[in-house]
Amino acid sequence: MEPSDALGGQPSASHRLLGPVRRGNAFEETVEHLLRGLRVGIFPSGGRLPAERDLADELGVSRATLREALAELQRAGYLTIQRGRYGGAVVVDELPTSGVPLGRDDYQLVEDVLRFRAAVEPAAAALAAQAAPTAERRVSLLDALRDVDAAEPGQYRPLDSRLHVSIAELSYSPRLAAAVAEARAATSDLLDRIPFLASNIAHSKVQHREIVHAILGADSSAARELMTEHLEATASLLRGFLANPEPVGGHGGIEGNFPARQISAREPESPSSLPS
Amino acid sequence: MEPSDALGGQPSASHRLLGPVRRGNAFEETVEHLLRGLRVGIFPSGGRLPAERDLADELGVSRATLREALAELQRAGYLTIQRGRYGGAVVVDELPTSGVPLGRDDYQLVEDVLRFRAAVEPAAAALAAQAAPTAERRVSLLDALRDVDAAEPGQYRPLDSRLHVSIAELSYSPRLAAAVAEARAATSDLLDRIPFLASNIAHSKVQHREIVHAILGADSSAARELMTEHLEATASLLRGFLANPEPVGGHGGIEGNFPARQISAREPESPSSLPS
DNA sequence: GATCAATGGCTTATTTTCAGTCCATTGACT
DNA sequence: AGTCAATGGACTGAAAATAAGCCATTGATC
Repeated sequence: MEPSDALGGQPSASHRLLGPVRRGNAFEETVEHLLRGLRVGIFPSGGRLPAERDLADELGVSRATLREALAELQRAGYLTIQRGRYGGAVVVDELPTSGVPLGRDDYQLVEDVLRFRAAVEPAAAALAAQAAPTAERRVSLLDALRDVDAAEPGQYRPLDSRLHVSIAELSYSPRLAAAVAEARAATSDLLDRIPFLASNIAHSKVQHREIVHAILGADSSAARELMTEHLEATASLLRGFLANPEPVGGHGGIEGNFPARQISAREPESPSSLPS
Repeated sequence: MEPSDALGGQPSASHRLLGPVRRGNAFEETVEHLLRGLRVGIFPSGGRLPAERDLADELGVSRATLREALAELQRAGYLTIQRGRYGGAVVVDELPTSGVPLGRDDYQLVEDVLRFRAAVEPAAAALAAQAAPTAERRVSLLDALRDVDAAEPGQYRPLDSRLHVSIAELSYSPRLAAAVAEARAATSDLLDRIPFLASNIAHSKVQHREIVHAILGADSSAARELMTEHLEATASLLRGFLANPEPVGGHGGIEGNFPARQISAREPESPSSLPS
C-alpha cells in the first residue's frame, strides 16, 4: 500500500463524516443545549426551568457547569434567576435574538438546514399519522396546537417549534424526534438572523390545524404532504432573502461563536459577553 | 399499534428532548465515535488510521484521550498499532462483533432505528439525484459501488455502509449526511446482534447498482423509491427476527456498555475489557 | 551502515469538570 | 411573627482532560 495516502485516497475527505467528538467544552455545549431548548420552545416563555440540581442531572453535567451556563444565559438576557423557595430560572418573555445577520456566505448553511428539515419533518409527520398516540400525547399535541394558535407574534416561533416537535414525538422514533428538534432549532436560528418576519402567520396557523387534523385522522400521506407544503413558506422566505441585495453590517453574534470561557478571574468590566 | 407505553410515557415529558449534553466522558465518546467509523466503513479494513496527532485534532480531543481510546480498540481486537515511521493504527481484516444478541426488549430500539433510517436515507438519495455531483464525488461514489460489489461476505457490511454514506454526501446537506451515517451505524449494530446474515447480498448488489444509476441519471424519484425498497430487506430481516421465538443467552457486549474508565493504576490482570 | 523524518510512547503542568457539602434566601404556610 | 422546605450561591478536593514537550522506534533512503 502506498503509505502516503492510505485510507482510500482522499487526503482528509474520509473523516469529514466522523466529525468532532465534542464541539467544545462542557460549558459551551451546555449553553448551546439550553439555548436550543429555549428556541425550540421546550422551555416556554415565562416558564420556569427545573431546579438546578434536577436540570444538571438531566443534562448529564455537573451543577457547577450548569450554573455557569445559566449565568451566561442570564447575562445574555434569556433568563432571570431568583433565589429562595419558589425561586429559579424563569424564561423572559421576549427572547433576545442573535444579531449576526444572514449573509450570502451562509448559502450552504441555509441549504443544509432546509434540506435536512425537508427530509426529516414530513417523514415524522407521516409516521405520526400512522401511530396511535397515547391519550397523553394526543393532549399534548392539541395543547401545542392551541398555544401556537393563540400566540402573540413575539412568541410565535418557540411555540411553533414546540408543535412541530410534539408532532415528531408521535413518530415513536426518538432519533427522528431529536432530528426534528435539531432541524427546528437550526431553522429558528436562521430566521432570527433575517431582519423581517414577513412569513404569513395566519396561513401557517391554518396549515397547522390541517396537519394536526390529518395526523389525528391517521391520514399518513396527507400529513406528509401538508407538512412539506407547510415547510415551503419558510424555505422560500430564507432562500429569497439570500437572493436579495444587501445583508451588510450588524454586531457580534451568539451561535457557534460563544466567548471562550474566561479563566479563573472573570473580567468584571464585561457585564455581558453575549450581545445585548 | 397499541402504544400503551411505547417509547415514551416518562414523567418529565418537557425535557425528554433536551437529552443529555454529553453521553459519557471523553474517553467513552471517543471509543464509540471511532467504533462507528469502523462500522460505517470510513476506516476500511486493512486501512491505516491517520496519525494520532492528526486524528486527535480532527476529533477535537486531546491526544492523550485519543490514545486511550485507540488502546482500548486495540485490546478489543479492532486495531493493530505499530510504532516508527510508517507505523500507525491499522484496521484488522475481520472486525469483531458485539456479542449481545438482540432480544424482544430491543423492539423499540429496532423500530426507532428503522424509522429513522427510512426517513433519512431515501430523502438523501433523492437529493443526491438532484444535485450535480463534482467529478471527485462521482468518482468516490463509483469507487464505493465497485468495492461493495466485489466485497467478500465478511467485509460486506462496512463497504455497504460506505456506499450509503457516499450517496448521502451527495445530498449537499452535511446534517443529512451525518444523519445517514448515524442510521447506518445503528443499523450495523443491530445486524451484528442477530445470529444469521441471511440477507440476500446478491439482490442488494443489484439494488445498489440501480440506485447509483438513478442518482447519476438525475432521476430523483426513482432514487428515492429504489432506496426505500432497498431498505426494506434489512427492515423485514430485523423485524422478522424480533418476531421469532428465542434470543436467549450470550456473553457481554460492547456498545453503550463500555467499561468505566479505569482510574490511575490500571488493573493488569484484565487484558481486555472488551469481549474477545 | 548511517541518517532522518514520521510516528507511537511517555511525562508534566495546567485547566476544566465533577461530586459533595454547607450556606443564604425566599415566600407559603401555620 | 415564626417555621421550614425548596431553591440558588459558594467552596473544596478529587478526577478528567488538555496542551506541550521530549523520548523511542522504525524503515525508507542515502
